[in-house]
Amino acid sequence: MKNAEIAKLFDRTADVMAVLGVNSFKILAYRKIVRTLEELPQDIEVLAASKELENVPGIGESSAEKIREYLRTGHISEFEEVWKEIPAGVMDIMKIPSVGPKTAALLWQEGGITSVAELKAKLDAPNLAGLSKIPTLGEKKLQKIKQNLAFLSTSSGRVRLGEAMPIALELVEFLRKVPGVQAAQYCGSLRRGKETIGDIDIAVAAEEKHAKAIGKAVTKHAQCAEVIAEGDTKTSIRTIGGMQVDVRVVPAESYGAAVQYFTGSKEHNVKLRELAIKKGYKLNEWGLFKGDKQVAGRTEAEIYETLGLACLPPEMREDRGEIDLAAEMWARKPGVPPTWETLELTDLRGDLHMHTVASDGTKSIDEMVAECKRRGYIYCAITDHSKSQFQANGLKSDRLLEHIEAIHAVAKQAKGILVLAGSEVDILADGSLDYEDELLAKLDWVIASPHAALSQESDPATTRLVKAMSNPYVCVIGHPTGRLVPSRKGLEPDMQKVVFAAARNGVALELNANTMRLDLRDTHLRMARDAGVKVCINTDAHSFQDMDQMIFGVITARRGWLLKEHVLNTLPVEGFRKWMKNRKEAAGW
DNA sequence: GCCGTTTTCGGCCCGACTGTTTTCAGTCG
Repeated sequence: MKNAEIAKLFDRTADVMAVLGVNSFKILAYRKIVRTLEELPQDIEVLAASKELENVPGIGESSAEKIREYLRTGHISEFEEVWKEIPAGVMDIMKIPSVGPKTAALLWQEGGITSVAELKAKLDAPNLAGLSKIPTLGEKKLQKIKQNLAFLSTSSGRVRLGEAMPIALELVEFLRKVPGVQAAQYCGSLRRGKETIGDIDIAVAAEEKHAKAIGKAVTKHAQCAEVIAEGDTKTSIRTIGGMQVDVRVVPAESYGAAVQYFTGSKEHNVKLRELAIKKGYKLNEWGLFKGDKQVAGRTEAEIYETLGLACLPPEMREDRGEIDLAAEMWARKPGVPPTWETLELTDLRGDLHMHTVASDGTKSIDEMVAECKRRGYIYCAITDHSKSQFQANGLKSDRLLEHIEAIHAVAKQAKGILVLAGSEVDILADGSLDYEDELLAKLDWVIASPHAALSQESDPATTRLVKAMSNPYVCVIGHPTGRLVPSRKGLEPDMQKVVFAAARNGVALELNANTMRLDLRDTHLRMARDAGVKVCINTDAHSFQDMDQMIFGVITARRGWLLKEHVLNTLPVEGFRKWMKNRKEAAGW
């Protein structure tokens, strides 16, 4: 798929045009295309082959032609002309926080700086090498740039969902105890459950007279390493771990509006504002207004409902059609759910991907099963690694046979929980499995997962996964792309083909809940849902703590618009048994 | 550059904070 690389070209061009001072709406249009391309589940090449490309929202005639030029020639000549107008290093300067296009242009044109290294040298030089003589570039601004530059070199940018969540929870808990605080809620991409988080936004309800003291309290918290901004209602800090946290204090009558506004996404909010304007309202973080009169804002639901929309969970607010859905729900259209029964953690009845000391886990079969019971699960599967995973102590055939016996022995003793003898079998590079069929037939539950050859091309990756699903013993494909957030891309198969093959074979696809993986990802889950493929949310636990990751699977499932009915392991025992029976019969198991 | 249940032309979301400014531009979310 060339979606991502084309997105990068538009992004770079938008950056260059911003420095050049091109019409900002043109830049905005390009930014929208970047985001569209990054999230587009279909292959851009397939779309470009037909008139469908022009039907993608945000892509018009002119951009479609540029995309086709790139697919034809590997270049977009007009973009390359634009890039020539600015030294490449100037673009890197813009990556420094507090340096936008205007400042970058100033540093380049007035200061003669064309790279981050040159900028750093001048900032370190005596008297800032005269940079502060440039109009509108004062000493304070330059010091700030210097600080941010130092920060940039030590931080890695966005952090995983699972890393940001504990910090946010700690600060929210803290804030709820600060005098005058009536309510506090983390918002932003964290509340939407994105796989990586740039910074933490927290909305606080309190009377105006307390606002300053609440902001002050945040700057005194043990997590605070640096105060970035401190205003009347807004306080920004950097934590000791390097995360930026923005805290906004609003009165209770605006709290819902603030929570809605800071939860975003930005694109969702833009759509919502446009809708508000169309209906004669004005929407901002203080509330929904008709003229000067506030008509909603105490709660989020109030705002959506006044605009004639159902209030959907934050995870869906990505401008991927949820506003149309919300309008249809409000209008009680036939074929549209009357209420959105959001998937909850308590809907999950079992964990079907777990490791023990037999391979690379840290607990015994007994202990894992007992922990599952403690968590209220009514079924589970023990799925240790297969033989190719020798570094993870994968089981050779003879050991697997013994392991199956051992699991069945535990299963017999276990009360109130169905225990399946399973395996996480490697899908080898060519799509064949790591165990013979005769051995697979002895298992109750087979996950087939790719672990090696994760950088193979798209076409063989597609063939690999589709072939694995044609094996009659495979119940589910584990972490289908093998990606790691944020470091490893993993496989990039034609996901539409993979999903159709899963539907054809009655195989489930895993949503691996570990925040290192979150695989399948949100857009892929949506495809699975639309194709009627069951999704299995598993933690891939190697320890008890790993099982806590289930919530992140649930959150990611919500981002893919999954409801309880789309998730295999929400079924009661009988329903789950029936699904397995159907799968086995269909496959001639 | 994109788009249309007021429009094929004329719009395109909105506010807080900072810094460099005597009234506002730039950046960020």
